[in-house]
Amino acid sequence: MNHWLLKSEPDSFSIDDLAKAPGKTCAWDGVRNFQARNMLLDSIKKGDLAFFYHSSCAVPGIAGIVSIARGGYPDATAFDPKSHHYDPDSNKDSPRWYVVDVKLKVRFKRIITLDELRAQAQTKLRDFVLLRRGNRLSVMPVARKEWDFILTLE
DNA sequence: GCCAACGTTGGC
DNA sequence: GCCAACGTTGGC
Repeated sequence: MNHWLLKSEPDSFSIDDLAKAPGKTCAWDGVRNFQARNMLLDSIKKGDLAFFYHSSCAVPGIAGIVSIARGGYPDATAFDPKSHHYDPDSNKDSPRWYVVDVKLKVRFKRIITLDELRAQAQTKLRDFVLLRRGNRLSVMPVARKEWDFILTLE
């Protein structure tokens, strides 16, 4: 089992939105970056765990934990001309973009803030992808030791 | 294959 | 809203 971090802008889709979804499960759609897509398609498996990260908001940070309920399958929003995530270069015969289904597992009582994570950038989280300069990936791997350490911050 | 232009991300 | 950093596109 592997560990991941998934970014979402809470103004668009927050951990509370996931909590309200049927079965607390949603497709993680709208990823439009090839590196992130490749992880959704090839690397992230049913049963893996991921941090739900809130980005581009007042208090960026980790809001909770989701489990992967279904592995990679085509992102239907790419086929929908009315969707903000529509991509005319993707079609059902040859999908360009993929989603996984996520199910809410733990909603933290408070956000583990980016500031708190960054405070460990020289020690426990030296190699954490999220803290790398200029990082913009919306899907990224989390090492087991990083995962375990971050859980101690909650 | 190079690289300038452009668009997006995301913290501040 | 700003802007640094980065990804993607497209002309050559």
